[in-house]
Amino acid sequence: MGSKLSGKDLIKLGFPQTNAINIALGQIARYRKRDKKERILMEAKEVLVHPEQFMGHGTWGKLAEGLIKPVEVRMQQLLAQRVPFTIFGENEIDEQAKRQLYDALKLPIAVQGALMPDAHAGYGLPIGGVLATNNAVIPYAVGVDIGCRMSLSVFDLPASFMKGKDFQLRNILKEHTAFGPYEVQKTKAEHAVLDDPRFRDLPLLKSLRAKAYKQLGSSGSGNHFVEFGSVQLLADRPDLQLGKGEYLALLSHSGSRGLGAQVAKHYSYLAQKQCPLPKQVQQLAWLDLDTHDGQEYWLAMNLVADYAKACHDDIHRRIAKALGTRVLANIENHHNLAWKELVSGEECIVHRKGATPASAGTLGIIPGSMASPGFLVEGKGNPLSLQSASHGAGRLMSRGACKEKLSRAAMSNSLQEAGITLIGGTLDEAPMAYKDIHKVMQLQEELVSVIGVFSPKIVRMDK
DNA sequence: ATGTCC
Repeated sequence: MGSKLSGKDLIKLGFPQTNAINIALGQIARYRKRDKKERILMEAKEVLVHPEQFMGHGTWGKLAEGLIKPVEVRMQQLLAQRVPFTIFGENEIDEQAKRQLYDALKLPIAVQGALMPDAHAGYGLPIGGVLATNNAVIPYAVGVDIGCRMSLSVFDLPASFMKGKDFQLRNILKEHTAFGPYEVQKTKAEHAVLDDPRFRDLPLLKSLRAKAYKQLGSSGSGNHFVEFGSVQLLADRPDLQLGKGEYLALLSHSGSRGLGAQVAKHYSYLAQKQCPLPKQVQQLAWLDLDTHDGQEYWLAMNLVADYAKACHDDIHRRIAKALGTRVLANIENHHNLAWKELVSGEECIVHRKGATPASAGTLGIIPGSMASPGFLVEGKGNPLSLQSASHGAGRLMSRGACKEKLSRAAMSNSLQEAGITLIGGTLDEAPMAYKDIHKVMQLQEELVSVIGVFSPKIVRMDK
């Protein structure tokens, strides 16, 4: 039996002793644990002789890059001036969130930024932050829950369908959704996303595929939910083939579960290792898109985004089937992701971390709280927000403050007053913990127009 | 957000 693969083994083969090679070795040792050392070293020898043939390779690409064009690791300096930015609803946003944006605006890769009216402090970029960069992606400006998104299905049933069916609808939610860190859908679902070649080609994704399969169609915890309610369309929508009126609808909010969390963790680690920054902005470390890791993050991030969509689609499919009806229209959007978009005519990487894409004519959903309406919106394409809007009402009380100041009884009262049935839910998510969504919508009238209103009725959350 | 340490 061969001993554990070490850096010395590669040096003996003739690999140079560099930072890039060390990081690459760490990755290989991690994903080829089951392989014999001799086998790995034989492959490594090939890479050493013909590195160009291994560029972009899942396992050996980083090592090949380390030989041909290693990532330059050097302390990055912040700019003296911030790049342009706009804050929407400045008076409603805490100072820490603003400071975090100001820091991000001084990154040498920054192009333009914005803060949405629901912004609050987070890791790296604040939640509700939008940042355009030049050919670089910041894992912590996408967020830990990569691909977190909204999905709204309008059913072929009137809103009045809910009358007197509280018990039946509650059971459908309990039966066909899965919440919390461990709960999964009872019956397995197949989905094309699991056959995606990226799950095979990237060693990290390969190692996470089994878990992704298990968690498909689950919702997770925190502020995630699946809820029945009525949606009121304010005008005829030929684009959705829907007439003005009220319909039964299902609204869901969730992300990419363990898959996205692991991907975020992995590439944040690599970014911070290879992109040293002043301490207060270290979490804003980026990956150059012309590097192996940058390319790989982009592939992984987009696969994870597709997976998050697949989770919503699975939930909606199950519930439509349980209701015995069909979906007339679906509106959906990611709100934790990065996109390649034109900013003042130049292609940039636009990170939206808790922000709804709002280019002209793009539809999206901005939820309120469990007891207040969510809004179907159409983007106005405002360049000042980098074509974005808020992703919700935003927190008014911290999670700690909720535990201290709120009670389960007070929450139940407010839910009863609003006529909401809640399954699960914690004090963190109490209606009083959130800002007034109507006010937040007012603060972004230049960003989106409202085309419909969703009123929650039966809400399921974790716990 | 996440079996809450790469």
